[in-house]
Amino acid sequence: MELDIRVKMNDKLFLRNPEETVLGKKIVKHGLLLINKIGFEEFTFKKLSIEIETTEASVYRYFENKHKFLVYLITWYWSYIECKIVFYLNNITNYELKLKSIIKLLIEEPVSKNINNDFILEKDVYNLIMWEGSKAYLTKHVNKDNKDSLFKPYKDLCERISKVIKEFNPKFKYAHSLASTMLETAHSQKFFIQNLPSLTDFKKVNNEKSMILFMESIVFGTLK
Amino acid sequence: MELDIRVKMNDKLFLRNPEETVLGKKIVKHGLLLINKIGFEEFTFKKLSIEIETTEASVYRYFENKHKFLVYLITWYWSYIECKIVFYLNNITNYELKLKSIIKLLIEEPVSKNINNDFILEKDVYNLIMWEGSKAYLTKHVNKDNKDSLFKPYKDLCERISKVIKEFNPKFKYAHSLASTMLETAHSQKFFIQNLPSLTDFKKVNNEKSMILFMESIVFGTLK
DNA sequence: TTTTAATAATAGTAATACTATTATTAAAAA
DNA sequence: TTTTTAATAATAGTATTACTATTATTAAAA
Repeated sequence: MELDIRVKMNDKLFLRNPEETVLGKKIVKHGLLLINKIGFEEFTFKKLSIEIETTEASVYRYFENKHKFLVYLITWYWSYIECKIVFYLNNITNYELKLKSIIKLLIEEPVSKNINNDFILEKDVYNLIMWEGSKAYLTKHVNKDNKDSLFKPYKDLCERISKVIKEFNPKFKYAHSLASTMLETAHSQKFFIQNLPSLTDFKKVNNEKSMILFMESIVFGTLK
Repeated sequence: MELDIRVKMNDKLFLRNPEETVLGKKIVKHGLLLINKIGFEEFTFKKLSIEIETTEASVYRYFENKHKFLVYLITWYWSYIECKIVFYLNNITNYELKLKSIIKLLIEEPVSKNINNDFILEKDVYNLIMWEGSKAYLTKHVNKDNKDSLFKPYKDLCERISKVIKEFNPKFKYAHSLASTMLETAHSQKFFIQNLPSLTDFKKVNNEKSMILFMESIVFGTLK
């Protein structure tokens, strides 16, 4: 099944909405691919402009700097995951099942087919989150960015998960922290599996079932 | 009580051992302070050299680049924490108490007095870990760095914690993942408290008791 | 005393992260 | 239809960054 999700982006993230023009979409699409290819530190607007045969200045007309561009992509992912959670939990009434579904959605890697947008591929953003996700907020200007509501999608996602946690166990005091731990752990463990495997107990391939079991043992162990 | 811990550093991290010279120690000491002040992205060897009244080239004689310098500092912290764990767990036989002590050591912020080294201040490295810790490995050259054993201290620390986990519950299958989750969560929650508080349930000050309770509920919930 | 070696300082470079200016094209008003 | 205005694109520039190469100075060994 494919979901056609349209995400409303915070307009402080761009100077000109990239969704509105052909060049804008090209910047987002190939920018995402290029960051995944060479890493955020090595990524520059110059390199991107060469790749898509435009000028550096043209890219700068869409995004103030590469950090804003990264936050744009990361934020898109967080909003997208929240949409997915809302959609898939819609018909579930059992709270345990709700939590289990959230865990599955956080851990299961999207298949490449799952195109939900004409210019952003789900599996590419998933990969971006794994490698560059925390760089969105690990900066000295995190407070300014936060005031500009740049991290609202992440907070909303965390809030939504923590509500399900509280429904499951209303006495648990640390629902937000557990939710953010779930989010962070899903991505960091995925990264460790691929790059620093001795920090985990999972195989490089077909690890999803055991990862889900691990996350479930944490979440339900903590809450029961 | 003060611990005088000497950490043996991986010599792939530097070109010239900074511990051996006055200038080297100055670079490490003021480099740490400067990264904490302006953030790793804004930090340059040029700025550091101005601060300590030397030349950029002199700094480059000690460290290949600023990333190696960051890994040097981060690695120092990981090794230091492992030493601390070894020391404080030495006379504890009860496995539950061992785990509780580890949690305390990971969460409790060092007091500024606690100088354990003539040029690295514990509280400063603690702060560095919170803000820049994951940038040590979130790069495209993580595999090369890993082959050079740059992350060995982190892996050793994780291994040591996972051994205690296994002693506590030999049936638990995901000891390494739980250990790395504990490490990552300690720092990410600390960061969130200071900068994105809605992702947590802790107060900005005097949060250590509740943070420890949270971490204990995760660890013992998962393992019991 | 001279040679060698280590260290320090100077000066450079290509690339990065932008900004400012000028040129071109398209749309709206006269 | 022509002119004005506005939007967009391209060019050229800048200060800073992340280095490297060369030369100068000092210290140790022969």
